[in-house]
Amino acid sequence: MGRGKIEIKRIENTSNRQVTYSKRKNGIIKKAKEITVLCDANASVVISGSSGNCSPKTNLIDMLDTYQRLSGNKLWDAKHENLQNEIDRIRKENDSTQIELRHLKGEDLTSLKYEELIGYEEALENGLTNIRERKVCLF
Amino acid sequence: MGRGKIEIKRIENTSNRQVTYSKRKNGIIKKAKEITVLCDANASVVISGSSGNCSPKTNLIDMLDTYQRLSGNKLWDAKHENLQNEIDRIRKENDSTQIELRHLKGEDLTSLKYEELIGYEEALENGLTNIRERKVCLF
DNA sequence: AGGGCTATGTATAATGA
DNA sequence: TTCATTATACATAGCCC
Repeated sequence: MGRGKIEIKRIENTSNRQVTYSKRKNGIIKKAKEITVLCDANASVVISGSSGNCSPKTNLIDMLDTYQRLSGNKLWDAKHENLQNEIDRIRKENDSTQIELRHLKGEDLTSLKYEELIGYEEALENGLTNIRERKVCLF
Repeated sequence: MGRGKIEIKRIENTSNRQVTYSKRKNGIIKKAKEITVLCDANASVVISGSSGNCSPKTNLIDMLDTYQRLSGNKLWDAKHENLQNEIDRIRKENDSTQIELRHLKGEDLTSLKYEELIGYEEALENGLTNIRERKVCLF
């Protein structure tokens, strides 16, 4: 490449190696940005040289999430997985609470059986009784 | 590049975009491998296209550890923190839904003001009306 | 180190099968 | 579609600051 062809093996001369590292790193990052724009893709490049220099990354976390989801590879350790499970659990709990709430408000009733309707009716009557008693107290 | 110059913006034609994605992805991965060998560096490229295709990575975790150590950026901790924040957010949401639900059931009313009681009373009456209408349909 | 400069090797856009 | 092919644009090795 350039003024002379090189073969792909470790560049022994330290300063040449560092110069090449720097140039090629920029090249790769540029290409990554390009494919991101051109192809509507996510691209993350993480390069760390022996010099300790390394490329920054903006949205790496999101990218890695996507990567995991698509590839099925697990990058995070058990702790993260537990947190994720906890999130899923709470979300589910939240959903069912929301549904119950909507039913009590008289929404989305078509999926309910007659017995369930009776249950909600009783709950509502109880609630109404309690609320009215409380109103009297405050009045 | 190639037969004609292109400007770096989203390729609208889908098949062209996919072809370009595939070619450039390979190009980037090749470059990454080269810099690894030439410069004694670690390089990891994670690319995911809208097609759901994504580049495999062998030692990504090790790489990311190195990256974190060298850059001082905390990927794992940041991820951890994000998940924890998400959990807190959902928990809070869940709590308020639960409280509303208890109020509708006529529980924990002592903290409510008169106006709030009126609001719940109306909601309950509406709910009851809807439930009873629905019961008639199913009967 | 880091930036500019070519000559040259590569990557790749367009094309065709 | 996914492959070859090929002309062209781009990246970069070796220099010089």
